[in-house]
Amino acid sequence: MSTRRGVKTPPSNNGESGAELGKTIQRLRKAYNLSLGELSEQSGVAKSIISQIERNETNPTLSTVIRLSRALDTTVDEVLRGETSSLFIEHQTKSGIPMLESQDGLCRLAIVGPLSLVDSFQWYDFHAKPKGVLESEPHPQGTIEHLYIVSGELEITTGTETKTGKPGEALRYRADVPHKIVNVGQGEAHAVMVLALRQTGQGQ
Amino acid sequence: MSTRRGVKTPPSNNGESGAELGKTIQRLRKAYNLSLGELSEQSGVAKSIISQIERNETNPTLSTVIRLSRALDTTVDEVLRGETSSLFIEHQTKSGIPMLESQDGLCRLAIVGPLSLVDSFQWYDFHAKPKGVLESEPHPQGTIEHLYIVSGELEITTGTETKTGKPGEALRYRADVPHKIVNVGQGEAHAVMVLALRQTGQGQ
DNA sequence: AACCATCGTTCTGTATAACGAACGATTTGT
DNA sequence: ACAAATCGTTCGTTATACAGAACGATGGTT
Repeated sequence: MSTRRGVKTPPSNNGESGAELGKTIQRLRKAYNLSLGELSEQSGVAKSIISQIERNETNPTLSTVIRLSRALDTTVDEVLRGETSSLFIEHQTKSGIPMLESQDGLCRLAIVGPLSLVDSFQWYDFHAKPKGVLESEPHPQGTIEHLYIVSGELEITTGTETKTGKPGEALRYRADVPHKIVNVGQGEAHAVMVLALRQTGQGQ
Repeated sequence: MSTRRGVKTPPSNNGESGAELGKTIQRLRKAYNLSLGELSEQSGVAKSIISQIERNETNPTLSTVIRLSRALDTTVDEVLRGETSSLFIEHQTKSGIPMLESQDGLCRLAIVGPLSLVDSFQWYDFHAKPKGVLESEPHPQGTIEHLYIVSGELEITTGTETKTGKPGEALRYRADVPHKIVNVGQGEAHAVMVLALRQTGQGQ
């Protein structure tokens, strides 16, 4: 029985409530496109610990959780709740995956702006490999999507209209109808996307 | 005596934010008229530990804090908060900057997003030649500025804090104080800037 | 191919958080 | 008054959270 060794540490699940904590941390980390090393650097927590936390193999100290929450621009409660979800539900892709990855796996949306400010706008870093397609369901009424193309060539289709944008160009279009973004260029495309949600209340 | 460290362990303060945690726990416990033993029984945490936590002599694990928070009928965040938010400088200036060029003429801010949405956020395409400096007056209270660096190397100074960002990195900082952006790299720098204005209305 | 960087995981040693028991200091009861 | 209970703190021990190094796997370069 060797109690020592890094035995699996059975389901030493902290039981309590942090059950989802590991998954949440990992999801947030990936949403920000951070590696374990980077998050380690930003948070001051050893990457080995972060790895264990994400796999629920340890019962972290409060200060560790605080440092991680800070680096991930959120609060401890939010991390505990595991429900950073409200944000993603609104902006679901066809697959509805919170990770914001397109079905073909060629497009990736990473959150750039902080999650806490989400109610007025959302800001994403958009990467798409060649032929990558990102299809989106309509966003809430009045939402306008802005796509600022950093590199590559993207084609936007909204409703019946199709436009192609090149680096340095900014496309703006209604996002309250189904729309699609296709990387029609040779290489990977990179863009910054800003979703502006309509302020309800202000008349047109 | 062997330096068993059991001694005072004075500044073993976790530093960061849990600073007030001990006092808060104790205040709550007393508010409920609980003794250490009683709270221990209700929470499942050894009373010796609670004692140490209240005196900030230990850095509790998350599960411990959760158990205590539960027994005290509150949330982890609330316990952590303890302190009030604090300093929000009352400062307001005209922020309706439609288009900008820095004094040295080396930086250029071009509006990418539409002006009509200005009340919720502003979105700029930022170019700076080497050594270019962009100094900004404080924006309205609560404003947060986001700088997504596409190329080059930029240094942000806000208040007394200075950070340097490289391509692919996103910097976020309060913009309701004077701040400065400097292109410290060799070549031209390019970034996307998003100014997020605080949605007033909801206090706190 | 071989090389180099970086990814996430797994090791090893050390510091310490946790528990339960024992402790002096108060308070309570009779 | 003394005794019994209970308060909060401190002691002794065990389990483990933590940091850093080492590790194989993977991806990008020359």
